[in-house]
Amino acid sequence: MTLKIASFNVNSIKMRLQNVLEWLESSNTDIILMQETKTIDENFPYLDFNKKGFEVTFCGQKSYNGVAIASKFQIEEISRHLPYYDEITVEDNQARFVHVKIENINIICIYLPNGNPAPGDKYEYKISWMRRLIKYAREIYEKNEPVLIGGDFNVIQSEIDCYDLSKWTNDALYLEPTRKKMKELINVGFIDSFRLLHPNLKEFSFWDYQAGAWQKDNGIRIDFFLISPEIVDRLLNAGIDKKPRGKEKPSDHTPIWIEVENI
DNA sequence: ATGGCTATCATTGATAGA
Repeated sequence: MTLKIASFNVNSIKMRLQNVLEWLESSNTDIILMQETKTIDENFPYLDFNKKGFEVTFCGQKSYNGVAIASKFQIEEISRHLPYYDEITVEDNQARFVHVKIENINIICIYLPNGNPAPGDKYEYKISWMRRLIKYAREIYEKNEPVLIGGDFNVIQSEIDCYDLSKWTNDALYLEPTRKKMKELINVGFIDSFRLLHPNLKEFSFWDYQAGAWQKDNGIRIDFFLISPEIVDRLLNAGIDKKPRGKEKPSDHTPIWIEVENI
């Protein structure tokens, strides 16, 4: 049996509800990780997902951020907070992390901080958040269980992931400390599933609303599925579905997906 | 054309996104 897992920065679940539900059906997705839901938990439209056969875990806040996971299979909730570890930082009330277990796979949905403008407080927060994520990822990895970290990483890893890198050299998504931390995370033992299966494909997961970026294909690839070796062995396919970005009232991101053998 | 758009919350303007 095949398990299809997707990730989609929806940019408001309220604005995108019908788009998301239609896409879930047409793409035959079993599990979807969502980011930027932008709503408090009391207002999350979980009943609409239930009607389509999905149960949902959501971790939101007012106005900004917010993550959620909808699944046709039973969700076991593990954690909604990325630990602080020894980070000296301001209190973190931002809803950017949820860790669940579905079909014996650890699934971690993240909305990694943007970090602009850099340098500044927001960039410090981004790097500190990445340090915490690396520590968390290492802890889970060392349990030798299947792990998948998916979502909006807000990181441009290399030239192939960007329409024109010269526009991004001083951006928080591409600055050297950002890429260094991303490499550190991957070096825990994870693989970028899309890049593994498509080493030379220049495809994007985000296009700005401004400046006709979509029409000119001025995009960047910043949404990923990082998978542990147990999942790599079961990986059947990986892709990016551009179609939702071309619809009416689209998100500025488009869904990414993988197919995994369900054993 | 060195800008451009979208969403939220609170009120027509500020903030955030990437």
